[in-house]
Amino acid sequence: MNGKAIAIAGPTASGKSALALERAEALARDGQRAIIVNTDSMQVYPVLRVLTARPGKEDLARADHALYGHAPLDEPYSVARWARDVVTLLPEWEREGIVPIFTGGTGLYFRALETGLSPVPTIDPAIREKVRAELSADGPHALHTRLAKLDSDGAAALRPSDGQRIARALEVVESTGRPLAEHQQGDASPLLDGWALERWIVEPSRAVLHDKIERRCGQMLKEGALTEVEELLHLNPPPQATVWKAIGVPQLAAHLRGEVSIGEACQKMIAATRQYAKRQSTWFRGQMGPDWQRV
RNA sequence: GCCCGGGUAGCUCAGGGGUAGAGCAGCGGAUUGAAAAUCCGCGUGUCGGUGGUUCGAUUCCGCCCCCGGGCA
Repeated sequence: MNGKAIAIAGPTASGKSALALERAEALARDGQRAIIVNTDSMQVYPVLRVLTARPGKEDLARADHALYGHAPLDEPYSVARWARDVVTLLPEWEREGIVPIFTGGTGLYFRALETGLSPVPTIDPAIREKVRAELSADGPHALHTRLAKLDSDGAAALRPSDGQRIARALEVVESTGRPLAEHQQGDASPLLDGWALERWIVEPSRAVLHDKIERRCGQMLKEGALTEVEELLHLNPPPQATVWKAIGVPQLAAHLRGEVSIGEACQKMIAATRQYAKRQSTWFRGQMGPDWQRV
């Protein structure tokens, strides 16, 4: 047994961060050090603090935090990167007896935490770029047809419209010469091997969530979300950078370009957030087993 | 008050004598290196109300109500 860890998963605006802070402070009162570890794919970037609901000064003062805003904008981040980041920090937590509190809403990251990722060699960046360029130029169906020639089982398992997964399968088989499924037969080892993991899912009813999402949107605008998007536009990271996909960025950018009113942008942003929350809930329901306690 | 136009799904609207259909919203699902991503599935309805014509009315006719616009 290496140590104790806590995982708190929850959809956007569920109040999971507040719960994590409470847990961290409760542990501190018992003389135990804790650290809140980001388990969300969008809060890793150093921009959009408000729009991605990354912990602010007050939160950071209340507890130690890790893996927030630490990823360079112009390098591709991913679940694999995140997993590596966690692995590099684990020995220190173990040595110091620190309790990591994994907090976030990205189901895939929690899966990596629990069951690990299959070992797949690093993809040649040139091949990755070529495949993605093909995807945007020719569309998913053309890519699917090409994948079928190199990895017929992989192609059969994917919908011809699922561009992102087709591109992934294609870059793997082109870069390594073996289909993705073969790599995935390799053993995945849980990141938290040997740790005692307490698992929580914070999930308010959909109605409560919708209400909170709606109110939070106006709050974000008050706190400067629009300025953050302006700053991002000035920084101008590469077009394929993931931050461009953060909820609120396309909507508020459209407003800054004068295409829609701020009210419209806000409504679109709220709808996108609700849709995201629903996808998160679906993941938590379908992918996270009975080990996870619902609160 | 009169004359037009409209009242159909949560919203915007299409349709038309055999109890309705699109987009958006919503709901359900999938999910192994972009995952706040990517993809799949599902119309959720007193067709404003009420009488009439008709085998049958959401559709046609009368009256009433409501919302626009115009004339007074």
